[in-house]
Amino acid sequence: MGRSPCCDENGLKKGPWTLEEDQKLVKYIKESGHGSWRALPKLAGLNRCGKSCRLRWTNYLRPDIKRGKFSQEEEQTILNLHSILGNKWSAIASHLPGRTDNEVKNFWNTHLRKKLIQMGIDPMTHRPRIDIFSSLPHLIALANLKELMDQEQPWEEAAQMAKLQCLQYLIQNPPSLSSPSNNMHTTFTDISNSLLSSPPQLASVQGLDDSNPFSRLPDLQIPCDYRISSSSKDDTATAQAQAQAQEHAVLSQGENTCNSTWLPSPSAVPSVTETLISNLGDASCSSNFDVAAPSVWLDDHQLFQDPLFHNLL
DNA sequence: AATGTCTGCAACCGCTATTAA
DNA sequence: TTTAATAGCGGTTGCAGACAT
Repeated sequence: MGRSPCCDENGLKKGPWTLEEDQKLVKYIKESGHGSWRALPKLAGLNRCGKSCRLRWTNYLRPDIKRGKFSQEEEQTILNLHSILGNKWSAIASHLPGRTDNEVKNFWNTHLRKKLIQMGIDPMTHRPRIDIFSSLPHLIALANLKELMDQEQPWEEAAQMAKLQCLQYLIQNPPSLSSPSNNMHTTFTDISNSLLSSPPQLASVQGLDDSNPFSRLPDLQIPCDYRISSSSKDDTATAQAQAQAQEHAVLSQGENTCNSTWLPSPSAVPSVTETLISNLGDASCSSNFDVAAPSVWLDDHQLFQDPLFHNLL
């Protein structure tokens, strides 16, 4: 294995790039393309190593790079992909047009990782930290949770994260694979109990392309009306509930709408826990894997007031 | 105003993978 | 097949600016 020579060894410049250096690099690449990065610095009149030039171009100067704050949607995408891919920054960045792996990595390390830790969620596994369940730290976490519940904004974020957590669980444990004949009777207690044990790894599911996490989405296809019919034995009532649900979904999803999915209405589902499962199930059906979907109408306070959900935490 | 601490991010380091001779 | 050059990736560092004391 060969290694590119260190800049130090050649007396080449290191550290922050000046405006003049940037201009030289951009001008040269625009006129001649980068070609060989090793040869580029000399040709462009730069006292830098090729590697430094390449990084400066790919991480900062490329014209298609998107600067500025990450949107809520981008944040959700990163969280979701990280829960599946781990620290594969390049793979994650490829789903965020205009963002570089370096930028995604920095954003994760400076914002998202801390955010998850504050919520008592392990940033590597995206699951509640088991160690806080058995002793004093657990009580501290609950105290923090209560504090979160008293504040409007952090509260919403906490609820979003918790739901994302559940969504991830369902991705890893699709009902059609784990309990093919018993989808309708899956309870929230089952999910919370299972969340506390080790989830199966992606590789353990047969017939799926593990290099592509989205390849398993077809296995998550669940008829959207099964949750509705589970809450009503009457066909007419079911039909009404469906219509109501679709109406509600249109009203509530707003600009984050994922056109291929809709959510059941609150009146059609008897309990918050069933509602959560329904939401997550529908969100999982989304062909675009739109993680914004599960957050639409479920009332966050209801979710956290549910004792079963507290068991999960 | 001065100093110390924290935070965010650009850039570097060192490794592996890929390519070409 | 071997070897060196190059590209790509993830982890880490260092610095500048923001913020706190």
